[in-house]
Amino acid sequence: MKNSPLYKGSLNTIIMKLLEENGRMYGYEITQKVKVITNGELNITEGALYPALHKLEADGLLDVEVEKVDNRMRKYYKLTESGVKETVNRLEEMEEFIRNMQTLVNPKTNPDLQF
Amino acid sequence: MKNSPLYKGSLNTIIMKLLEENGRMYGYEITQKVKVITNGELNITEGALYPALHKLEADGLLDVEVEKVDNRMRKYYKLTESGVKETVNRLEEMEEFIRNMQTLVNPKTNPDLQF
DNA sequence: AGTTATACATAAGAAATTTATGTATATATT
DNA sequence: AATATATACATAAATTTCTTATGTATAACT
Repeated sequence: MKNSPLYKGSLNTIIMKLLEENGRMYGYEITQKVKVITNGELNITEGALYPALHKLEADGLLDVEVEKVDNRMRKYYKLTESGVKETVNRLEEMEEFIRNMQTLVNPKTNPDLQF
Repeated sequence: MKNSPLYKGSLNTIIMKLLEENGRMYGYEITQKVKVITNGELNITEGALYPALHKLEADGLLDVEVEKVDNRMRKYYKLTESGVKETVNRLEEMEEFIRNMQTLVNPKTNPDLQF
């Protein structure tokens, strides 16, 4: 049950995209959401997730609000203004990356004909 | 001119796919080919490439033949039998990864409708 | 003669992640 | 009641993967 090395480097983009889509989320929620979306193929570990969230916050891309729900702590994260802008760049980078990988692994597929 | 972190973890799959496609290639040739295919976006560094080739060879996935062309050394790599089999797995993994990332970054895109 | 291109190699450092461990509360199971 | 699983956070050590820097050597261009 180890994650594919292909996911290396994509964690920050995944976090930011989910926050853009859902407004605000807490860490555990992100891990569960990703598990569902990828049919259990990507399991974000806490050792990767929490340091990543802390760094995005330190970089001014995320804001955090601590709340207590059912007597358990939750840290809700949301994109800052500059986080929203940066998310656009990251998603463009992701789409360019996917196009390039498509061409590399399947050169017969013409990206212009995919939609 | 730094490579996007998204490419982390994809180098071995790229190498194996190119070898599957072209029969045999030498290291420098791989770097140039990738540069062209990605429109200069991915520049495989020698510090990443050569150790990767050596490891794939040590793992029995590649065979090597040394030749001298124009008085310069070239080390031609090709997939072994088990390398061919493993390439199939890596490409399936890559396609699954791309599907998952598509769903993550663009949930409105239905993968079943893309082709 | 000096720069760029071709062609290999490796060591040191950085980045991103896994693995392991820890704390704490709530719920389900035996 | 005790134990296991789920929820929810955190961090340190080790590992993987890559960048940066450096080295050797030949060929071609300026």
